[in-house]
Amino acid sequence: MSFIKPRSTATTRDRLLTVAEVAILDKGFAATSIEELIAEVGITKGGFFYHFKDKSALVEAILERHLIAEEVWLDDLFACAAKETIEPLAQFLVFLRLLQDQMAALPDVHPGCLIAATCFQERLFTQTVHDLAQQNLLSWRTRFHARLTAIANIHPPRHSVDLEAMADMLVVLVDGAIILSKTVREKEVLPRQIALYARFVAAVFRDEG
Amino acid sequence: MSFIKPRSTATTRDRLLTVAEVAILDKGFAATSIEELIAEVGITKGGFFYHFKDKSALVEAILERHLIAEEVWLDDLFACAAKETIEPLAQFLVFLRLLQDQMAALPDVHPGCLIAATCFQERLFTQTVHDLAQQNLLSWRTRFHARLTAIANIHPPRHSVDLEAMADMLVVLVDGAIILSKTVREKEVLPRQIALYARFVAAVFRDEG
DNA sequence: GGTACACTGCACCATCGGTACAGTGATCTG
DNA sequence: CAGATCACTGTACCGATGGTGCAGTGTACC
Repeated sequence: MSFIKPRSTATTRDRLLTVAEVAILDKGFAATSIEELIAEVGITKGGFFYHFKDKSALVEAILERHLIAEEVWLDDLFACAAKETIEPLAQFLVFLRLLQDQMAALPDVHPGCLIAATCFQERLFTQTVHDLAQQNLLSWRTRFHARLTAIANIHPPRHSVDLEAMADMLVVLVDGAIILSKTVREKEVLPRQIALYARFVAAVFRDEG
Repeated sequence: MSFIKPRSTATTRDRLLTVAEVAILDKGFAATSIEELIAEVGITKGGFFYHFKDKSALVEAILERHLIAEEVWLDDLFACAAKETIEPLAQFLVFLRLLQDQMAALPDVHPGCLIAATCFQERLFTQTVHDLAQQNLLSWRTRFHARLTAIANIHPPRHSVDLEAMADMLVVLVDGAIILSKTVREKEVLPRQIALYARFVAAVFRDEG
C-alpha cells in the first residue's frame, strides 16, 4: 500500500544528504544511524541502500557536495572584496573582514567541520573520504598562498615569514577555533581568531606608519 | 583453568587506558572495539566492565589522566624556559621554541588530539567527558593569557591586540595544525605553525629595532 | 579463617550496518 | 501503447558490537 508516490531521485538523495550532514555535524558520524535518517526523510532501508552502497558512500557524497559549495562560497566572498578594491592587501583584508562578519552572524556556535570530523575517525571511512578531505584543505592552502604571494610582491614583508605556513594558518585557525568554540561553547571564538589573523597579516605587510 | 594470575588493579586498568588511548587516537573511538582492547591487554569482557561501567567511562578516565599529564608537561616546558631567562617575553619565546622542537622531533604525524576527537562525536560521550575537554582548553587559555598579560605590562604591544584571543590562538593553532597535518599527511605543519605564532608574538611585543 | 579484590566464564539481549531479493507504481522511450 | 527503467517498498535475515547479569575462583591482606 504505497500511497506515497516516488519522488525524483535527485530530491530524495539530496534531502538524505542534507539531513545526514546536519545530523553528523550535530551528533557525530557514529552516533548517526541510518534508521534515523530514513525515518526523517520518509523512506525505507532499501531506499537508502539504493542510493548509497554504505554509510561511507553517504559521507563521500556529502563531502563532494560540500567541497563544491565551499569553493563557490569563497569565490563569492573574494568577488565581494574585489568590488571594494583591487589592491591585493586591502582586498585580502576586506575578505577576512567579510569572513569574520559571516562567522559572527551565525546564530549559534559554528556547527562544526566535516573535514575535522573525518580526521579523528580514520578507520570508519574509505580512502576516498580522506582524499576528499585532503583535497579540500590543499585547495585552501593553494588559494591563500597565491593571494599572499601577490601581496608580498607589492608589500615586502617586514618580518621574514613562511608564506605557505601563513596560508595554512587561516584554515588551521578556522578548524581549531571551531573545536575551541564547540568545546567551551563560546561562539565569539571563531570571529575573534579571524580578526587576530587579519591583524597579523596587516602587521606583516602593512607599510610602516 | 585460570592459570594467569590476577595482576594488581592499577596495572591492568592503566594498561587498558594506555592501549585504549593509542587505539582511539589511531582509529577513532567508534572504530575501537572493547573486544580488541581486552584481547590486547589479556582480560575478559567481564574484567573490562569491572573497571569501567561503559565505553564512555573509559574515555573519561583517559581524559582525566591526560589532563594531569599535560599540565605536568607544560609546567616542565615553562620550567625549562625559566632556566634560560627570567624576562617574560624571552621566556615565552623560549617556551614556544621548545614546544616547536618537541613537535618537530615526533617520528610521525602528530597522533591526534583527544579533545578534538571528542568534540566531533558529541552524542557518543557523557557530559563529564565534554566538561573535562572544556576544562582542558580553558586551562590553556588561562595559562597563556597570564603570560601574555605579564609580557604586555613590560612591552606595550605595538598593535592593539586582544590578549585573550592571542592566548586562545596557540591552542587553536595546535589543534588546527593537528587536523591539517593528519589530513594532508605532512608532519612539518605543526612545528611550522608554532614558529609562525612565535613570529607573531615577537612582532606584537618586540621593541622597535 | 574470613573478607575484599580482581577478575573468569558464560549466557544472553538490543541495536545497527549491511545483504538479498521479489514486487510495484510512476515515468520515460520507441 | 508496449516495454523498459527508475525509484523505490517490504520483508527476512546475518554478524559485529555494546552492554547486562551473575555465579565462581584464585590471591592478598587483616
